[in-house]
Amino acid sequence: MQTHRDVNKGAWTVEEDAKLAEVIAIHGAKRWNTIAAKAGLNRYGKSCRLRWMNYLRPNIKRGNISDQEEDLILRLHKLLGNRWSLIAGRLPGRTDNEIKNYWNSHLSKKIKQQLKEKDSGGSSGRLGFAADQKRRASRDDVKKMVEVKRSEENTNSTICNFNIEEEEEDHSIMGFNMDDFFDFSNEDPLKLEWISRFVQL
DNA sequence: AAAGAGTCCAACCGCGACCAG
DNA sequence: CCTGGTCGCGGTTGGACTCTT
Repeated sequence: MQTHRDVNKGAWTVEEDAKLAEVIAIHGAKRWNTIAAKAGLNRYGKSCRLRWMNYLRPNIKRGNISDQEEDLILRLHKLLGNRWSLIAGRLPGRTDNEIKNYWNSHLSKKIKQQLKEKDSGGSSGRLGFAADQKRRASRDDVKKMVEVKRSEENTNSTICNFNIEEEEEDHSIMGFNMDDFFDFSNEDPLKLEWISRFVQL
C-alpha cells in the first residue's frame, strides 16, 4: 500500500512527462488520480493535473511575455486583482501560474517603483503596496466599469438590473454576479476596449 | 575564484466549490 | 441533508541559476 511518504514529489522527468501525455491522450484530461495510476506514476493526481495544465498541455506558449501581453496583464490586474485564472483566460497559451509568477517577479516590482515615484511627488495617505496587490475592484471601480461597459455594448447585458446607487459593499448582493461580469469568454482577446477605457478612468 | 544575495519559476499546499451517490 | 471524491484556485516554497562583491 502506497503511503504519503512514498509518493514522488519534486521535478518531473522526461519519462514521467511522456507517460502522462500518453495516458491523457487515451483517457482524456480528467479523473487525475486514475490517470496517475494508469500512467504508473508514483504521484498524486493533483500533481499530474498541475503538470499537464502548466507545462504539457498543447498550445502552451512558453518564453517571454510580449509588451502587449504585459500591458494586458497590468490592465486586467488593475481591474480584477489577483484572479490569475481569469487573467490567464484572456491571454491565449498562458497559464495562471505563469502569469502569477511573472507578476510576482516582474510587474509587482515595476508597480512598486512607479508608486514610489508617484509618492515622492507629494501624494499622501496611499494604500500600502501589499494592500494594493490584494486589491479587488472597489465599489467605485465597479460603478465606473459598469458604465463604461454599458456604453460600449449599448445593448442588453447580464448586468442590466444592477443598481449603481445601491449602497451595499458586497458586490455579490448588488444584483449581479462579479464572476459572470468578468467572464470575457465571448469577447475578442486583446481587444477589450471597454477595459482599456475603464482603466484610463 | 568563491561566497553570499537576489531572481525566477516549477511545483506543492490548503482551502473552497461542486457534484454524485 | 450529508459525505467523500474531484477539481480549480491563489498563496507559498524550494532549489537552480545568475549576479554582485
